Amino acid sequence: MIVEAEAYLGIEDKAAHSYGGRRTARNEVTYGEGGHVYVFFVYGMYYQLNLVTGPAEHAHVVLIRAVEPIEGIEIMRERRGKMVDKNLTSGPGKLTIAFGIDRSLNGEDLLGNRIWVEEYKNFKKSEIASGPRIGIDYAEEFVKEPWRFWVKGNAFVSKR
DNA sequence: CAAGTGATTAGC
DNA sequence: CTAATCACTTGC
Repeated sequence: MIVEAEAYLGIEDKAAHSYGGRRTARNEVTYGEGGHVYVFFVYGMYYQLNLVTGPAEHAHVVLIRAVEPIEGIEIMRERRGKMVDKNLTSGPGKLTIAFGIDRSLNGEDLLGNRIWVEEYKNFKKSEIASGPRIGIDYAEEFVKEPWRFWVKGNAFVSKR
């Protein structure tokens, strides 16, 4: 269950890889149709899972920052090593390890059978909080935009 | 709290 | 070609 996410607004957002229409081999899939996966590698160690959401050429994506394990916890424990359950998926780099996500999923169709999103639970607006995004200190006037959203009080929301 | 890690990018 | 940066995590 997705419990934390951030929006990146394509070419108009200084925090986004596609700011100003920047188009590289890495971010190419974000310019495609929504409903596909964008996976990239950061800090020499971690993959990040994003969902492309907009029409083609808009490069809008949602970064999945944290999830709460519902199924497959045993496999997640194996992949994460000796780690308390609370830390299995409580961050964008952690959850890709727990899910076994790597660059082979970049560009994958969310309607296929390798990775997909299902409706699981409808939260009320009052159960969702929002605030500034994390790790984008370079984004100048966009640093404070409240485009990070999380489930209030959920134990798997990433800490900072 | 700071090192670690290497792909990716921009800049020459 | 080379140097700097980075949508983070872990163990000190």
